[in-house]
Amino acid sequence: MHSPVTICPVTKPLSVALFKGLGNHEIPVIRAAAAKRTFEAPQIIIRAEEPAVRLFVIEVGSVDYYIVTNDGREILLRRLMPGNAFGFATFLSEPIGYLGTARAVRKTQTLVWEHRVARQLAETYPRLVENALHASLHYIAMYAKRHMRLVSNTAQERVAYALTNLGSRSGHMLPGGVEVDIKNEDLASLADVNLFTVSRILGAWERQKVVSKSRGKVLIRCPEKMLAA
Amino acid sequence: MHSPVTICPVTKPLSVALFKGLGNHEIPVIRAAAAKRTFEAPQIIIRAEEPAVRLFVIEVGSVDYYIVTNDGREILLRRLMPGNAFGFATFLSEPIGYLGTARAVRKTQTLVWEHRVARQLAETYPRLVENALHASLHYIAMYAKRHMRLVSNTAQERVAYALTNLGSRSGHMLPGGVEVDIKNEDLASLADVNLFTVSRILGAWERQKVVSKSRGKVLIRCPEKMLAA
DNA sequence: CGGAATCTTGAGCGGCTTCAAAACCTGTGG
DNA sequence: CCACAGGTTTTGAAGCCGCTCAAGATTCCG
Repeated sequence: MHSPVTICPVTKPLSVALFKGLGNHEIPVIRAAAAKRTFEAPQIIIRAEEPAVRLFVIEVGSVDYYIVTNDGREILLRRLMPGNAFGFATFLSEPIGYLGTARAVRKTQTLVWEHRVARQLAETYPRLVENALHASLHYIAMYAKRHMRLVSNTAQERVAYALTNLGSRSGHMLPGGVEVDIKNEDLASLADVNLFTVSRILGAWERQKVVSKSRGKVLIRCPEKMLAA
Repeated sequence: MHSPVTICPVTKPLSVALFKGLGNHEIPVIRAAAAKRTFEAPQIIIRAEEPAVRLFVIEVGSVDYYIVTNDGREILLRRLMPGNAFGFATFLSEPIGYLGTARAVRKTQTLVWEHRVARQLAETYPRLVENALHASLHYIAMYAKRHMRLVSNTAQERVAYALTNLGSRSGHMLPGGVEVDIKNEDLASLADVNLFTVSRILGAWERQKVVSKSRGKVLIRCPEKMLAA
């Protein structure tokens, strides 16, 4: 469990899209209204269908947001990173259920607002709700695109997309390329492909020196060449 | 183009989810701020990527909301009905692009709010933004479920779902069952199945007296039996 | 009636999935 | 230090579902 060299400065100011457009006087007030909670992997943070009574922002760590099919398989909707929020439904006056289940991938620190608090904040700072709407629309676009890929792209293209996307959102810069911490199984779920197919695709790429694999990790060497036949 | 007997009363009060929680004093004000526009089929109302500067509510008619794949095929995201709204991004202070393209399926009357007006209304009636958030979260859930079906259900199950869903949202009650106005091609797109497969599935159902087909229409007789083998 | 749009039907195939089994890593405890 | 047990990854062989393509039948409408 050694932690690889990270190029990003350790103390970069965490950018939270949910706080966009709010000023330096307002954000601290909002943060102060939050509780802090830490989760150990693989702890479940929220469950699909449960009434949405808590809003979360990730400060450190990462969280898998997924849904479960009837036959028990998990579909990974998104791997959430620091600065991301989930539980937007908490802003609604009449609570609905969470859309998916969230699980800590590693030790994760979060800010948490209870429903009542979130409602008050929403009233005081309507921009929060606007930002939640913005994020939700963004997710709709993302899922529509993913759907599109599933219908009209090959497994290889989907894996390439999922991997490079992960790389840009959570990759470590290393001399040889960008390294991503992900298991084949999770990558498969993100790319809507099965486990074995991912293994074969990564295997082919490794032979062409496009990536290097090790357990739970992929080092991306030449993202461009992934789609070359 | 005869119009079939509709059981629903002609003058049922149009329920608009976007106006939920707003009072009888407020809704007329909001409506009064809108322009009215009518579109003839198959007119394009908004285009994907265009900056979202107009919010629409359908009063009469119906609208297909879809995205287009790289290879030019349309993926029908939703057939919108009276009371439904689209163009929520108009509420945002910094406009983003529309997520998809909207096309009138038949002659369609709409209410329209321009960006500036929508922004003012959002400030005066924050509930509007909350409702837009609610609807967006609902869409996310819908697309997640659709994605799930695509990954883990058969073509037949998906067509069954798409057809019954259409039936409940836009079906006409007839003595023999519920009739849906939809072309095979559109049903195929909604169910994420190809044209020919839909034809075969409907053909099989017709032989089992589960549905009756005619051009551009499907009469659903026994929704339960659709999934029987 | 003719032409365009819609729908049907068949044959063939191919990309993934499924299933089974083996190889491989990694941390643990003796 | 080694061996073992767990999770993870690989590989092969087989099969199938739904797609593609081509052609024809049907319906609708001017």
